[in-house]
Amino acid sequence: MALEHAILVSLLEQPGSGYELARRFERSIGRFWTATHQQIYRVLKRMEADGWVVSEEIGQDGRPDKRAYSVAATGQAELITWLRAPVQPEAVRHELAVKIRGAAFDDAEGRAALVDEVRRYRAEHEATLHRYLTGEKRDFPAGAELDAGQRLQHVVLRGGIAYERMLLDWLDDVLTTLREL
Amino acid sequence: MALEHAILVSLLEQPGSGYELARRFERSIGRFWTATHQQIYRVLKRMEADGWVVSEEIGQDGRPDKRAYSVAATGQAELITWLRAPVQPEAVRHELAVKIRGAAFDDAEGRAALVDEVRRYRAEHEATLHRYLTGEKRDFPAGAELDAGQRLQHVVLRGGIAYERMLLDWLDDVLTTLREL
DNA sequence: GGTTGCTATGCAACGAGTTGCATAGGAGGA
DNA sequence: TCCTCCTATGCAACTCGTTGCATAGCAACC
Repeated sequence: MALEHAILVSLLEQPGSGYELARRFERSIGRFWTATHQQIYRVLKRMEADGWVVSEEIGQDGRPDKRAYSVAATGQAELITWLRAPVQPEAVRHELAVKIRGAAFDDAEGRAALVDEVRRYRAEHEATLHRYLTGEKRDFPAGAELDAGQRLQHVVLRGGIAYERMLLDWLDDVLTTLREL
Repeated sequence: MALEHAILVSLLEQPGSGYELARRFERSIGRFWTATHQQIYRVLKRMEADGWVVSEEIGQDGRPDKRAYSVAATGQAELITWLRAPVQPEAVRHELAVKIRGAAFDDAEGRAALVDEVRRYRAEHEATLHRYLTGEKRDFPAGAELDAGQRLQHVVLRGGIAYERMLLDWLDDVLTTLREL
């Protein structure tokens, strides 16, 4: 039950509609918490029923109307309670690692297919790292004055960058290992 | 629908009962795929109904009977099909990152609580890294002759080690950032 | 004029995962 | 003797997350 809290953080950083939230979850927030628009709309309704957020219908011209959400006092209090609670152990789900160990039970053809797949996966993550680095240059230029919120966003982004770099190095290790099999 | 495949890999590496699988998922396999015993028992039943695995009741003395599972030909064929399919993009869920960004909306007391929590989290992962390194020394001593399966297990373990090291470095970065706020 | 794509919201059905509880025999310690 | 822990399996209820589909207006392109 933490999607609620990710939404609260995002709405506190910047109020917005379900649609806008869904796009943020494809980008910035999505780096550490994923959600589809269906999930977001459903949870927003529940959060409004619980008094965590309030919404306002906003008419737009040239576009469909939207419902803009912002965080209510109850929601902020709930967020603070949650922030101070211990971090739950996370559920790891690393499909590629399963496939690598599974490769022991496939033949040379299957292992060749896995090499191709690891290469494709690596290229994707190389692109991700590139996007992170571009975003970092844009949003956190060296020497800029940053407020607390921005510095926290930056350290989370640095975590994403460190993860991607570690992953790329490991994927090289995997490719070498598969080739030497 | 990938728990099935993680179970197939685990049973191919070593046949065993639901209980034994659950313990492996707490240790080795659990590094990259988590599952509870309830999930495992349920899925094993479905897999047997689908003919992916076969089981045999084994009477034990001094202990309850157990049902030992092993992979059937259909299951191995299914695994190979899955191995050769593209890796699905994984659902990221990093609660700590949400809390760090959320800290912008808490006060000094809340941020102090977060520092404590990050320290605790860091200590946990330091212990995890230690376990991995101990396991590596035990299972993959330098200079040993390893077969394909073992080399693949080793490269996955190296991934876990690289992840934990990256995480510890990043957590230090987080602590410094929080302190300088 | 028709197709495609974007903004914007939503329902319904299903599958995956979690939580709480239940059973049951044996081992080991206070 | 009672309590706790470990092995071993399982049901039921619930929540979370995914997938497919639907609607609807406007913009841009061919």
